[in-house]
Amino acid sequence: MEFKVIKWSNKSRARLGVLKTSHGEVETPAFVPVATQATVKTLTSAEVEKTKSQLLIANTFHLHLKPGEAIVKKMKGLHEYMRWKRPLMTDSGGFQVFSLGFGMDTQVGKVLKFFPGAQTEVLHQNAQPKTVKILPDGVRFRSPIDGKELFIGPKESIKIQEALGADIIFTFDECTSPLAAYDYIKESLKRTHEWEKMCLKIKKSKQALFGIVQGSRFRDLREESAAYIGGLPFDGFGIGGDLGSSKKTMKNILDWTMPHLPEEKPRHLLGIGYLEDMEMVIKSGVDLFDCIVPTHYARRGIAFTDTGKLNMSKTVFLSDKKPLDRTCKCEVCGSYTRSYITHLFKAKEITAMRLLTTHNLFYYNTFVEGIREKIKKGVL
RNA sequence: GGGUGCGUCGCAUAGCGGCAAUUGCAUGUGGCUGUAAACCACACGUCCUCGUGACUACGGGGGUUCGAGUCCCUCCGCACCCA
Repeated sequence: MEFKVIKWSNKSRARLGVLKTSHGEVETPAFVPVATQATVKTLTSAEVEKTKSQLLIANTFHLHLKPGEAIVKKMKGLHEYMRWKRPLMTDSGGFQVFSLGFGMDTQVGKVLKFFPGAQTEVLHQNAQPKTVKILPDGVRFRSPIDGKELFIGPKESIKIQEALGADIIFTFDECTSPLAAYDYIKESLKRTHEWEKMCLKIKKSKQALFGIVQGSRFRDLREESAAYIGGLPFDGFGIGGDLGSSKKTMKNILDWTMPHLPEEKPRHLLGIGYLEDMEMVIKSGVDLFDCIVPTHYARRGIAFTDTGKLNMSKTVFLSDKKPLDRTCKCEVCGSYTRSYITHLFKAKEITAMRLLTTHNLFYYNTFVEGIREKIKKGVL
């Protein structure tokens, strides 16, 4: 993998770049659709390509469980298996430490919704989630499919990711909970750093390896992590973990982190992507970011449009002749009325989800394209 | 004409003397940020000062009972069987 910055903004930390891999190039900043189980849910890879998606991220934990990396390898690797010709990344399984651990226990996501009186500093130094156990050299998981125990640490994650064969892979980290207190994060960070160093040491393939910065919402820990991870010979960097409870904290975290990361290497913000945050995130110096929102919300009936989010399962749209978005150039907006899509949702037809997934991805990618255009013109 | 069974929220269901009354669907509202997620939560008789509040409710009418959706009588409607 090779990353080249084409233009540096003089108004912000934003940059325009090209990421070259043996499976083609990615114009950055770019949105990365999530293909957890080697598929962008409801669509074929050919269909995803038509949404202007350039790069997808699949998941180590889930593909290890099903079908298993040995099968994927035998089937000539992830690209061939899912028939996606363009670049691919795999996430390490580090997010599952959180999502199947404290995330599941507390029903809280990685961005905390602030509500007055809420208990936030509840996880201290030696806290353990109910169903996963975090150990010094990895994590003992319980499979959400059949409850079977499995162990994934840095070595296991890298071996799995090498077998899967994506262009870019991530270090195994612990994505921390926004409910964790300082002492917990401090200890977790030490452990995560050890794991990441191990990933670097153990990797034999030519895949690009991205190190992940953690440190939660604490300035000193974020800076420490960024400096430490940024100083290691990774090919790029992920910014992960919990991002506090407001837009402001997210911006702060990015501002604390970026100065410590080598400028010539790509930065990937893990799991963030509300449309309203995109400009801020890119202005902070992020080149890549993945998020389940456009695809996940699509299956819940939410369409992203210039006039905001529309919940297409609402009855009002049954008598709406307009396309989802007036200016959108996607094939869904070119062919179908809101009425039809709402009808399909109410009739529980899978095509409803397919159409919204197609539109949302196209819309997101067009949105980021617009931001790239702004950087090119020097207005951002 | 005779017999049997059945009528409970928009639809479908539970209920066998303590009931504003079960469950599913539908409907409505909200949530979802490196996917545990075609999911989850809440509401769904009316009214209000929003409460272990008031009122009206299980086809209609009457009765038994401290108390009836539940038991009895009768009427209406529906279904099936026999003539």
